[in-house]
Amino acid sequence: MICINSDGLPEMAQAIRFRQATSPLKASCQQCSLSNLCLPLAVQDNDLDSLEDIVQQGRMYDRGEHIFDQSTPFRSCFAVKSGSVKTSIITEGGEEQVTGFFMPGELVGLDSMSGEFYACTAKALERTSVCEFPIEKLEELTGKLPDLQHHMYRLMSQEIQNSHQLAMLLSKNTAEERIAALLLSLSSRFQRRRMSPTNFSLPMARNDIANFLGLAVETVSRVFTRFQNQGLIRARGREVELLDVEALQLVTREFSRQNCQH
Amino acid sequence: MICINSDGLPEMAQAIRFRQATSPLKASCQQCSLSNLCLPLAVQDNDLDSLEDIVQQGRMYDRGEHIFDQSTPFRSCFAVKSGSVKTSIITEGGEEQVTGFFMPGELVGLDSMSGEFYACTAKALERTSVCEFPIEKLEELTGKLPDLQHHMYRLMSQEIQNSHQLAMLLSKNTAEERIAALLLSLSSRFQRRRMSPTNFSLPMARNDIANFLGLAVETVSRVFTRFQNQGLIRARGREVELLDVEALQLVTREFSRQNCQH
DNA sequence: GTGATCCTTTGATTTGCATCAATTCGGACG
DNA sequence: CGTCCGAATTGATGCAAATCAAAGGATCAC
Repeated sequence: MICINSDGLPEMAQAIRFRQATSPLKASCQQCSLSNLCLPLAVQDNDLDSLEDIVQQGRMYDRGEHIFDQSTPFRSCFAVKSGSVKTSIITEGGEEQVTGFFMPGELVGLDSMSGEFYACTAKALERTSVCEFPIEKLEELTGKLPDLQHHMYRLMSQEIQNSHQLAMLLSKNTAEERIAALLLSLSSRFQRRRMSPTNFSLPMARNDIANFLGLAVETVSRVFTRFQNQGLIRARGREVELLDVEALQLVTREFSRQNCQH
Repeated sequence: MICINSDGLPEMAQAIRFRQATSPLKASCQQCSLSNLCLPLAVQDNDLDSLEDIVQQGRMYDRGEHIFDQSTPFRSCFAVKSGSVKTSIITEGGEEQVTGFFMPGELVGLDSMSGEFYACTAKALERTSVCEFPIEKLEELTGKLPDLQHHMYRLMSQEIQNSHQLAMLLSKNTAEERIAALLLSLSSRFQRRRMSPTNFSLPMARNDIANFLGLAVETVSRVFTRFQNQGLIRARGREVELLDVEALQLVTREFSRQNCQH
């Protein structure tokens, strides 16, 4: 029995409920409100069936549950359907490095296609549901559908770029710049999902933010209060309101602007 | 007229000279000594022809020449044939962030498959030759050759992982750990190319190393001398000799070991 | 060969953030 | 409703690496 929560995506719950009535295990991309963000985006309507043939309805995951970890044999990529996911690398020493946060419609596992096991650990940040794409079938299908293959290349390429952006943030930017950049990234991703870009709830803890951005928790906390005192944001716990988006954008660009002048 | 240098890859020069005698523009993967590192690695012998049909012999680039930059429309991926390449992102402010170094057999441009223009700037670090894979033809071919498609996925996935590793290095490790890790990475990559893993010439300037690792040039210089004083390496200019590989490995692991103990 | 330019090294000083320490807040649960 | 434990905040201190400054070295053009 699959339980669905809507987690701030009310228009989706309905579609999913409909799907369940017709076919409990096979996911229906046609009915899914995320089809304009997820893999279906890339396939023609008449090919959507073949994508639906390979996708499996994943189960629900509670907050903190692992979807896979680095000892799990790599079998599938997962699209987030509702909720959100954190991926991180755990080193031999038990150190964690958060490598990404994934929101509905985003594909998790693209970094694992070159090995026998997953290259990272994926953990549900809240109650989360996913769709599963078995990699063998997916590769077979992308071989037949050039548009889908093209889209896979685009997605992976985008992930490389994102990771480079992160590296840049880590190596060149101050704590304030990093946090402003993260807030703006989340904002635009919420917006694309038809949620408020200025008023949202952070899916992750301060600790995850700190780890992701290469900072100490204390620093994250301090920057949040500083931003709050400057009137840029309003934050209470995980609830965040962006009060001055332009000023935040200015913060992220401050760095490059300064270095432009000499 | 294409000029070839052998740049420390003597066994290759001969193969290339042979190729030139038979077909000046079409590259011969069959004759190329890098075929066990590069894309041909993934295709059956009887499919090698179709790969050779799409690959174009690129021209030679002098040290410092751009192969492409962020204003170049994205058309092709490039395999390094000889020499080496540095990729970097140039921000609006003119700031540079080095995103990678590429050695013979490695594919440049995988991060650019999601946009109209290249996502980074590629610059020859020394006299360098490349093979060019037009992306449209490459995608068409990967649609026909599942093994090649699989290999592309692997390569892109690997690039995501590398970038995550870099992010981890940047956010968690000290200057010494970062530099030791880079030296060891270069070492193993030289080794795979049948060159000495302990005695090589750095293709990049200190500045590039610093930028790549998120450090100041001065810090890189200081760590090099410190390593030298400790008897780990011997370095004069770009010539480097790794005197104690195990000790270097210890340096990179020191971090995780320490954090394991409490 | 010689000057110009860039790259590298070395030293002195500053600083942003980590670390250590101590509350305070907030949700889970009996 | 109070108890408990992890999460978040705030303050004080220390340090690794940036920055500033200047001197060698290497490389190139002419």
